[in-house]
Amino acid sequence: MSVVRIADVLANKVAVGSKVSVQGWVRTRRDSKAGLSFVHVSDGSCFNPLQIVAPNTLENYATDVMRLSTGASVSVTGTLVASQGKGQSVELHADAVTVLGFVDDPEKYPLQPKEHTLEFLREVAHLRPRSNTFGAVSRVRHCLAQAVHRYFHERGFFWVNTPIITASDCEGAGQMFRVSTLDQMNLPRTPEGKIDYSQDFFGKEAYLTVSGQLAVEAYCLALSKVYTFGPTFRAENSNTARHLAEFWMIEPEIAFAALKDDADLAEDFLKYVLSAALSERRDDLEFFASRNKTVPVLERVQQCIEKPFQRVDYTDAVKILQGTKKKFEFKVEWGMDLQTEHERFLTEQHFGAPVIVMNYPEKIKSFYMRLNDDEKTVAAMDILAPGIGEIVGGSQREERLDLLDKRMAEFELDPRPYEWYRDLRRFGTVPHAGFGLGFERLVVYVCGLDNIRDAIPYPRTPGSAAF
RNA sequence: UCCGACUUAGCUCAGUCGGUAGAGCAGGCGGCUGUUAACCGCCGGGUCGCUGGUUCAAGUCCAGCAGUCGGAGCCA
Repeated sequence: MSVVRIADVLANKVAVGSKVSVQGWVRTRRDSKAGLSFVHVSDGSCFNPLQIVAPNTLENYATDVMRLSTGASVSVTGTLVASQGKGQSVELHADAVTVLGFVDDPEKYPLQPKEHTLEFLREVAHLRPRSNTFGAVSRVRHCLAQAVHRYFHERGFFWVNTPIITASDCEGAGQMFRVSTLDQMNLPRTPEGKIDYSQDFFGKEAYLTVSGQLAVEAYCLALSKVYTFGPTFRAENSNTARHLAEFWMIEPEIAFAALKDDADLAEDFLKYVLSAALSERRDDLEFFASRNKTVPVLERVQQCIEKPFQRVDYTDAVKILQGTKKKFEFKVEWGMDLQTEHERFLTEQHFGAPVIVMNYPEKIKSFYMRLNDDEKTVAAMDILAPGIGEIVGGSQREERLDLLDKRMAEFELDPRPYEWYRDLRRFGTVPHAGFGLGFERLVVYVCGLDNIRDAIPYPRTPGSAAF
């Protein structure tokens, strides 16, 4: 007797007539006076459940089968047959239904065979993977993660695990979470009265990483093509549908490359992983498409794969924004950062497609971005996607030591903690570039979700670290 | 963090002009049926987010707090 995945059964990989077992959780039960019960069982391996037909001749029919409610766990052995009913091609005629775990109090089980709000499901994050939506999100998320690794591996990139704890506060991208083992009730002090971090675990201040980029650049300048894919932390008090305090970020870095190569890579990469989701998780994406009234989920992904991304210089984007009749809350001037309303106009209304905005003013971008020949802009690029805004941010890195020093001075950065980073320009520097992609934002885009908190199993946001 | 909205049964919601609460679903029981989030009948189920105030009387009006959601800022 072999235990089979429901995904394999429904994909007709298991021959009709064979005797098999399935294991999973009850979605619904319907009883027929014809002397049998229909039990829909899901094992999470695919979107659809398998219909179990349990005849009342089973010795535990009255005691167990009739007690089954949504959420109960079962192991069912039987014969796979062509379905007599409509709605499914095959079903499992049970010889034995073993209940592994009843739902103690069915009235208290939060998940009902009906639509729940996503807000409610967030409150039951430990049970929501059993819902249609979060089962689907989980499978799509996995599919995308696998596609990320596959894409890079097949193209000769090496996965580099940059540290999660960083003792340098020079990553420069926003508020960081402090990592400390000091007794918070009895902090050691320096003679000046400041907290004495020399007595802390690492002998200095330490934080959770906000980006692996600087660290992975060193590996890029040795292995040529590398990427990071791991947890990233931002302590910003931002309460939006697009931000998490803990999220996963993908950061490829390529040597002997310029900004155009970076943009080409980002576009090709996005199209690859979107294609993977479309072909491997069609069932889940069709579910998202069917329940989403405002976004044509499948068409959006399809178009993103098929159509070339629009590319526009920042300077031209500003001209487009200035030339439109649409009134913006923030006035558009060269030199300012694009506001959400501007990004949305460009990607959703003007281009109606993902757009790569390139060559931003140097003053509004990070110190490590490469200064262009005009000396006013840097070789940066953001990819804006309809519905979510910035999904990728990248740049060619400043590989010339004198210019890097100049920009660090402009940003008033202490060069001492960056000596190792400056070394990379001192010892065999090469042009290189890379980008960062927020993994959850990708999941949001593919699934057509509204809130990034539904794209990760246990979301961490300001004031919330439940489960 | 700022602006706005919301918070009523396990879930989704209604509740008019201030007079101490209803529906659907879920649950229990019964009926019916190769059923499809089945259907029909009956039953149980409430500290109306919390604290205070106004009032003879507050789910309803006012204030504070909390939580959630939407938008903004910051960003991936």
